[in-house]
Parts: sequence; structure tokens; C-alpha cells
Amino acid sequence: MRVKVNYIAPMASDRSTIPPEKQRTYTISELSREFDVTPRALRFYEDKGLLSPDRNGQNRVFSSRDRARLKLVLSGRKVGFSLNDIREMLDLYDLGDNQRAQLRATYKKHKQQIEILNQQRLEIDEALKELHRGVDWLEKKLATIGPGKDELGTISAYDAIARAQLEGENEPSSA
Amino acid sequence: MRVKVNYIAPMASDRSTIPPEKQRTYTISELSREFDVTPRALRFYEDKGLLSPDRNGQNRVFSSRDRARLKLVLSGRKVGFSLNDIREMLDLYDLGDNQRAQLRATYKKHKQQIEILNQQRLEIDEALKELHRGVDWLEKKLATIGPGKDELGTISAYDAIARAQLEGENEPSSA
DNA sequence: AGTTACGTTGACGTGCGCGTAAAGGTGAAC
DNA sequence: GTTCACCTTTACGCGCACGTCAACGTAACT
Repeated sequence: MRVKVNYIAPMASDRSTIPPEKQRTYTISELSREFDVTPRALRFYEDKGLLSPDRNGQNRVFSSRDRARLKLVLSGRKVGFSLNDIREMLDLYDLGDNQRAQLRATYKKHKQQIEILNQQRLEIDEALKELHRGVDWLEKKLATIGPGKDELGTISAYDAIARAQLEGENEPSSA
Repeated sequence: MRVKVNYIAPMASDRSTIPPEKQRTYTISELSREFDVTPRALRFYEDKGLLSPDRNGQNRVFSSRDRARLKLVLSGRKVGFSLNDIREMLDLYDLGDNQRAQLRATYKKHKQQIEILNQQRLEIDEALKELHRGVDWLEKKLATIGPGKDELGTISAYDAIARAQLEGENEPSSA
């Protein structure tokens, strides 16, 4: 069994001096380990225009700028932005002109996302209400059917619930 | 221009007497109109085993049982159950045996779905917190940059945010 | 006969964020 | 020289719930 004897990533090691930290470069696996994403994801992000690493031969070389962008991507994902949303915001920054317009566009996106999430929260709350009603209904049914022997008259649960549904009486929240 | 002169759906009209309401049948468009779903959806539900309409020739004939099941399907969807979940619950009912086991299985699914939605709510709340932090940060930046002419030294918003990110100071919630 | 209003069965497309082979290249270590 | 350990590109797969043609049949009304 071979132990990993100070293996140095090929691309990360061909610089003998450690630059002033601002020009550091990263291999794909370095970044994927640091941020706990798969290399596949990073390649995907590049494909979608979120990252644009240089190449050393055929190997990707990520700059600290890429690293910063990746941070932005990941925190964007965490709050529910789509990769498209994120790319749009990132693209704005890269244009580099009209500071305030860029910030305000991003500001707007944030507000919109807040709206979206608030809406989703409302929908979830609605669903939870219904589910609780369903649970109550099921508990009652389980109680009335009682803990006795099953099969009392071949009335199927489906029929019972279907009738309840049809007549609009405290029907269960769902199937 | 032809006005719709009491158009009667072909399959719904070839019965001269209106049956005791329990044996009524429905065409695909009748059901789709009543519940505001597309015919395509109903065919899809059949394909997935959620409905099983009879045929008159090649035309689907939905029974009141199908209608009841459709109700269950739609209310299931509303609370976030997948069609697979719904099918499983429906299948249990159709087995027709062991009342309590069926009800308890459905009960369990409900509880699980409640858990899932509660979890999603937490995640949304987390995201909202971050987004609000981001909004605050953006507002501050917009304020400090001030309402003057833009472009003060070619520092791009990206650089500003990236620096904030890198140094962990009240960084924005995302891109 | 023509038009209208329905119905049918395939079968591929969509959006999202990657996963998962397939098939190979490169350089360092043993 | 062979085996790691890592890298590459190409490209299809997936889960979900249908949408969207295509190409056609049928019944009813004008």
C-alpha cells in the first residue's frame, strides 16, 4: 500500500515561490476539496460561464479571482438563486461600468428572490395546514375503526375517503 | 361565427337517462374542465397508474371512482406529494385488505411529508436571513458610494464584494 | 361536403444541476 | 515500465410533471 507521500498537485507545484497570496492558483481538486463540491460541478460552472479558469496545457488553472467567484456562486446557490441568476449578476460585475447600476440590479434580484421565498413559505404553510387536517382525519378514522379486528364489512379505506371527499365533510388533506 | 349551441359531449350523451349519479361517467374534457387540468395530465395520470378509465372504442370513459381518485391526486399534489407517493397510497387502498395497515401507511406518509415541509421551511428561513443580510450590505454600499457620479477609481463592484467575501467582513448573502 | 370540436397514440422537448460512464492523457513514485 | 493519482473531453442519463407537436379518427352540425 502506497501512502500519500506529500503528493503535490502537478499544477500547484510548478511554482517554486509562493506568490503574494493574491496570485495564487488552484487546481480543480484543490478548489473542489476546499468548498466540498465535485470537480464535475466546477467544470459545469465553467461551461455555464460562471468561472473562467486559465489553462496550463489542458489542465485548468483557477485564479484567486475564480476562487472568489466560486464563493459567490456557492452562496448564491444557498439562497436559492439559479445558476442563470448568478451568472447574470456576475456578468454585470465583469462589465465593470456603471457601479450603481450593477449594485442596484443585484439589489433588485435579491428583493425578487426574497419575494419568491416568501411566497414559497406561504405555500408550504398552506400545505402544512392541509396535511395536519389530513392527519387529524386519519387519526379519527383509526380511532373509530377501533383497535379491533379489521375488515368490517368490506368497506375499503378508499371508499371511505372517497365518500368523505365527495361530500366535502372534513376530508383528508390528500390521498 | 358559430356559437356553441348546447354542444353535448359525445360520450356523455349516448346515455339517454341520467343514472343515479353514482354511475355517471365523464369524458376526458369534462374532467379536465371541472378540475382545471389538461387532458394531457389525465392521460399522464393513467399512464402512471393513478387512474384507470374504461374505454368506449378508443375513447376514455372515466367513472365517478376515477373522479374521486383524481380529487385525491390533486389534493395530494397540492400538499407536495409526488405522483409516486400518491400512487403508492392509492394502490394500498385498492388492495382492500387490512384497513388499519392502509390507514397507518398513509398516516405515516403524511407525517413524513410534514417533516419534509418543515425542513424546507427552515431552509427557506435560513436563505431569507442571508438574503436580508445581503440586502443590508448592498444598501450600505449604495449609500457609501453615494449618489454622485459613478466610477470612482475603477474599483469594480465585483472587486469590492470579492474583497469583502475574502476577508469575511459582512459579506453579501450571495453574488 | 366541409367545418368544428372533440378524441386518440406515440414520441420527443423542457428546465435544472449536475452524475456517471467512456476513453484517454500526464507526470511522479516504486 | 507499470501503477497511482490526478487530469481531460464527449456525451448520455436522471428525476418530475407534464407541454408540445405530429398525424390521424369520429361524431355532429351547417
